[in-house]
Amino acid sequence: MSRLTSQRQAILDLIRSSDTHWEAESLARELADRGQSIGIATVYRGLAALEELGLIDSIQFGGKKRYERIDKGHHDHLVCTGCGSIEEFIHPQIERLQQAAAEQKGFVMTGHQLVIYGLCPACAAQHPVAGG
Amino acid sequence: MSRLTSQRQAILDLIRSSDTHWEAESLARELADRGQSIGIATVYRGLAALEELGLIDSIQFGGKKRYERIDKGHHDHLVCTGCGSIEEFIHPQIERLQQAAAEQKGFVMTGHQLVIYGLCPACAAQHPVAGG
DNA sequence: GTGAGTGCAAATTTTTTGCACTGCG
DNA sequence: CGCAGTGCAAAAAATTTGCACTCAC
Repeated sequence: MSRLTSQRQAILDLIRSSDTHWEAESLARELADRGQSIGIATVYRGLAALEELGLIDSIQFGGKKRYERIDKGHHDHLVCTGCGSIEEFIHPQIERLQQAAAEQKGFVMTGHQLVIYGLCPACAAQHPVAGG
Repeated sequence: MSRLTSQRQAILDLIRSSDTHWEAESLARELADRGQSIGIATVYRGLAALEELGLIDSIQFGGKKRYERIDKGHHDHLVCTGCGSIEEFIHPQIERLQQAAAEQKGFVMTGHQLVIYGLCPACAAQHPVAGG
């Protein structure tokens, strides 16, 4: 059905070789910098195909879709609203409770997206809470 | 600072009088239907202003921003991928654990967004799991 | 009369699509 | 050969911005 062409292989290699949460555009730019220039439409189609194949993961927040390695296993994201840095975390109990919350409403849970916004340690130090 | 103009009052009234998760466009259409036609840019600016003032709430998923009443208190969302219906739920324990997860990484949590995807009871009945 | 708000249309941003072309199987 | 994939550019969708104008204080 889907072919793993050289372009898609390049996209996959780049994603697999980094811990970055790639957006289509920056991924295309990085590939271009490496001499593997790929049309932006092909990048979008390639990312969708790779996700469909279960080879990469995606998260959406801040109005943009981002892709990352899938071999890190499931995790959620902690986004710093100060500097934009992204931390990952996994909280098994939250996972379980989400299942429970869905079931409580009679839903069959198929997925979820949890993004916690806040200030990372560095930014929190620069933005002291009122009174500091 | 921000003025609560007649346009913004109309937006606020509409949101407060319903349990809908409004998108800018459908809200503008509904207002137009009621004879209160407001420019789409004004709707966007008004929604942003009302959110800033803490008068309405927003959630973002599916690439779109949605606005809803704030007086329902905090809650998260359960979105049916079959029919698009949205259920709300609140799970105090999940809230608490999110705080804990953020703290574990040294973050000061300022907000979060949790969307659980799944099939609502009606859609689940129509999409029996393999084996059914 | 000043500044925030409005409305239109144009611009932006992210993503998708049409279409002719290419290349693997 | 045939069809999925590619690349370009145009289209689409959601949102923002420029600009002249208006209105409330």
